[in-house]
Amino acid sequence: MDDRPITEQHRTLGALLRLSYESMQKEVYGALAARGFPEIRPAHSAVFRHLGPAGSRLTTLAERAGMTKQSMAYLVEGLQAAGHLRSVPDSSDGRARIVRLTARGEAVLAALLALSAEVEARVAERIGEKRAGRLRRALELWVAAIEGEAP
Amino acid sequence: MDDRPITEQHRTLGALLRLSYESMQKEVYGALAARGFPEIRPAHSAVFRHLGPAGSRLTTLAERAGMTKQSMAYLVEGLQAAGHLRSVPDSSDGRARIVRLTARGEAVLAALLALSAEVEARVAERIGEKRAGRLRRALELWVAAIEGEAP
DNA sequence: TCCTTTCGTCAGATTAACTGACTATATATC
DNA sequence: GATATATAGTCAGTTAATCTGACGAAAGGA
Repeated sequence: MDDRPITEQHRTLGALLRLSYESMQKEVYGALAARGFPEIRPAHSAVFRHLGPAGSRLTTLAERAGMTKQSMAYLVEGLQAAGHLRSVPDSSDGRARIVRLTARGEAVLAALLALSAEVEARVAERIGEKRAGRLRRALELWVAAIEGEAP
Repeated sequence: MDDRPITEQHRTLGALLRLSYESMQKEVYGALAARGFPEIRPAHSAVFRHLGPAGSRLTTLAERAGMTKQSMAYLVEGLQAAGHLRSVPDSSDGRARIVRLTARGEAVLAALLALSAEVEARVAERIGEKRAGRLRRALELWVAAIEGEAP
């Protein structure tokens, strides 16, 4: 077929980010499934990323993750049903509940962080230690600029 | 509240990629809406990215985008209804149709490429020309490695 | 000609988000 | 202290973007 895509050599920065992000996600969640947590999906990271060490309220989680309470409740519900979270009443506020990690949930968080570091190390192997370091620092700068604009 | 997230200083590479990718996407599709194409959503890029200049078959598009024919058909349907695509019978195969861009579709593709370049230039302003160049090259290397592994 | 593969569609399910409306509890104001 | 307003979480319903399975029609090979 002589029907090559139009955007053949035109790889936008967005496309590069998407491809690398998706590959990383695939590796991390694939490995997590292999380690015994096949029920954890990428969307769940919104919960793990934003939970405080002593647990957090649903509303707080939703706010941090930039999503609605309802959407966060849906994610928490799934993780709770799978035994990664438990939720206890907030003694200081009768309306609220505190969501916190179970032991199994702690294991998932630890595995997620470990696997991310592993994948990052594998990237460094592939493109070079130095370049990988600069890649990370460039992204950190960029993200800081984004967060400075829209806090 | 002394309930900061666990992953506070632990920004994984995946998180950095996600944040920058999402910010870029938001800028590009926001600007695209402002330019008169509010109906174009990020998922549609799977179509624009993979269409050949003379149009392509649905099956080809799906294969290139790494999704099912049904999913691609759903995206194409929306773009067709909005007048960005038309589909004509494939003269060489009675089962197939060729999907191609209308003038309006060409305008969207051009705008997408232009806006991506604009955002990339804005990133260079924020983090420095040199660093942005290295960022792009590091990502290109990484993506090449990914594609070398799983072709 | 007959068998198998391929192209696209129909039908239905799932995931991950959304909006709007609501209850119960807290907090602030008079 | 009574009343008004704000906040925490839930219920119900919707949408977008994927998936799987089953299928009819056309093409291609033996």
